[in-house]
Amino acid sequence: MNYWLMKSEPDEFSIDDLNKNNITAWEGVRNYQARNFMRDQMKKGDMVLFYHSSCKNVGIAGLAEVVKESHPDLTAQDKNSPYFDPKATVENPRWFMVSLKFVKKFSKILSLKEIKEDANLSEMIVIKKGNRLSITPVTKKDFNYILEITN
DNA sequence: GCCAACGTTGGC
DNA sequence: GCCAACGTTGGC
Repeated sequence: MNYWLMKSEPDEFSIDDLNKNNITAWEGVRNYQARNFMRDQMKKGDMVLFYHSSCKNVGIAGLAEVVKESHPDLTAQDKNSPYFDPKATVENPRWFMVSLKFVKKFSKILSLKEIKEDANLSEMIVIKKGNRLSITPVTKKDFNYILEITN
């Protein structure tokens, strides 16, 4: 099993929205590295740290689980979608997504500040300078540690 | 809103 | 294939 961190702007889509939907297709990723993680490495049952970015309270808000592996992100072929990409076609969809299921919301957000200050989490990609990737792998050790301290 | 850091595009 | 120009991300 693999572990991941996925960013979302809560104004657009928050952990509460995920809870409401229960299952959500992760549309709109338009970055090759992030796409490749979804397309090539994400497996059913993988666990996801759900991260709130670009907001008042930045940090990990809860947990999700991959329930459907990579499939074409058809919003890329929809002219009316904000995620439209003229280079995406039926033959070559170009962009892919997975589907996530809500698992839990942390009682309190594990803030970016707390992550940065915790020596145990110093290897997390999300705190590396200049990192902008919306999907990053997380080690089992870091994942389990975060579960412990957010319990 | 600022701006550093990064990714993408496209002319050559 | 280089790289300048441009666009986006995301913390602050």
